[in-house]
Amino acid sequence: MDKITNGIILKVCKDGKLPPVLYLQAHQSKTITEPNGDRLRLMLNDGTYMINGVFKPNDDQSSIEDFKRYCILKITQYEITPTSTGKNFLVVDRAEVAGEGDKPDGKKFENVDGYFREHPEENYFLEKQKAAERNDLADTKHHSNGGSSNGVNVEASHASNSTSTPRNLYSIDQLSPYQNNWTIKARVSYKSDMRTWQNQRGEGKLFNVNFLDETGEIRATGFNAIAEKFYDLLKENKVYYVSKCAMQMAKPQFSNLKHQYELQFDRDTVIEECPDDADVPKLHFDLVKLDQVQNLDNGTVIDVIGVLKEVHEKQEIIAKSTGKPFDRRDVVIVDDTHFAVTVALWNKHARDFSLDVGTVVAFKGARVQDYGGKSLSLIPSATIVANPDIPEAYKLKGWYDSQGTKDTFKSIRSEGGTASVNLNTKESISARKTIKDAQDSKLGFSDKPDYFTLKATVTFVKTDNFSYPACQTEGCNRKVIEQADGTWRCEKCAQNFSEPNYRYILTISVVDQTGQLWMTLFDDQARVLVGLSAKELLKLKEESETNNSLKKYIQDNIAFNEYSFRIRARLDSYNGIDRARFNAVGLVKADFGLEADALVDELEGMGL
DNA sequence: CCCCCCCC
Repeated sequence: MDKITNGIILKVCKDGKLPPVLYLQAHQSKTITEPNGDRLRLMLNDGTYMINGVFKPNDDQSSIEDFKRYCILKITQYEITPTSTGKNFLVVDRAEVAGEGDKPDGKKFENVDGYFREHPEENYFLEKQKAAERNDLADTKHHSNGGSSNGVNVEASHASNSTSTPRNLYSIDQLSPYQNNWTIKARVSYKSDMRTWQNQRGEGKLFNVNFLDETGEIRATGFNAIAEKFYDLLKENKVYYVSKCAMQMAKPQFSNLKHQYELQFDRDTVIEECPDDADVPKLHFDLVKLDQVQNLDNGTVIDVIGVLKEVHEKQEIIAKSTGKPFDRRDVVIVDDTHFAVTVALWNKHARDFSLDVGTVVAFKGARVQDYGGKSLSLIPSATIVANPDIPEAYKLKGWYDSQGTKDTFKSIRSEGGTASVNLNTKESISARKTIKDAQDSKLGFSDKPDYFTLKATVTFVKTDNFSYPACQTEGCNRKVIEQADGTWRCEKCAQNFSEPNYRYILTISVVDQTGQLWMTLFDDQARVLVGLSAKELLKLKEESETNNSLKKYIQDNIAFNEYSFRIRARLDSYNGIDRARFNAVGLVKADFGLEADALVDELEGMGL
């Protein structure tokens, strides 16, 4: 309940800025059965105001799981549309239940519809619709006047012979599946190469472009024959009229743009070049200051700008997954928040990078990643712009020249950089997650492993099966099989050994103040936890049959000790059930002096 | 219908 910002509904309707996440309570709901899934009509409140809501099944989400009346919804994809009848709708595209809410118990909420009936001019979305209508009228007028040298270029539309109807000019931020018969006038701010793909579903070719106008940016994709049709026509930095595209939900993990939707060219799509392009901007960044990067979730794609502080050599790396070589180059940027952030560049971006230290550079499309502190990694459709013509760039240049060269910067990567994460630092402590955090944010459910740090107490050590006989060859670790002659054979190394090298696969249970978790420790980590080799513990287990020494050892040396764990969470799909599996990849006993120091820092940071 | 950007 405390996540709900009181009065947020009215605020959002007024200023038009949609926060990435909205928490609201659904205090009324009604399911309307429809052939392609149940539509959910909602009344959503923020404690003071309420708004009509609707959730329709979409490509991304077919239902809101565990939905109950009075629940708190965490809404991550949505838009607000006023209707002609004076209602405002919050159209929910992606949401999950964040908790059970309390019954309002007679508390009445004020419907924003009522408020905006009194103050229609304060409704951002209503004003925007009106502006769009005015735009349409203006557009029609140009046609009847037989053309105009600025604004909509009528000549172009006649010349192409493809549009006899007036253009319905929309701004990019207005585009949604609820609009049809729109045309945008936009600049191609990015164009990919033509790419091919092969997978189980088939093969083909495609390319992407980003379209930009003064209100926003949207991605568009063309496939196969359609891609061929438009690939040469669309050129980076040129301005076009674009209409009649298919529209679908954007997937934020693949896009560097903020737009909720993306376009897909189809047979009906009309694209015409527009020579009159001075009024359409060339660049758009949604910049995040560098001090904020450390607070962002893994996988978030952002734009950043900074001054180049370090440019590292390009290096060739062999991908573990595919065995293919690729190029990587790390650079470090700083800004006036006094933070330094590492940005990883790949392949062409890495090879072509030729900017000098001290240059102001913007990266559009950098993914937040977490390995020994946060850093950024450019996505394939990223763009790098040196000295962009935007106020932030001039401000940064001024700051850097006057004092930035002398300043010191806080790195958001932990000391040692690529070395294993040091778990006993204040930075590591402040970046910890709880077991509940890890579960709530579904760590270990994506296609890539997630890493996080946890402080927890060992409550159980599984002793029935904690080791396996492994190959003696350094780095092999394969299981060996006992032969009839008493030797142990490794199939991989094609070698027999007189004795196996016993290695741990140790399962333990830990708890923190929020929950319980099973995790697995491989040999290196288990040795740290147990203080004995797997072979030594096996021996203890044997002896234990007479004197209970194993149980006693665990009680005295392991149970109820508190550790900082570095956890790798990976998806495990078995029998169609997805679950997260947790491996401890590092651990260290909690240092209570340091824990206390970190708590003091946190208290001071609260300004009490 | 892609969605790969990899490493420690």
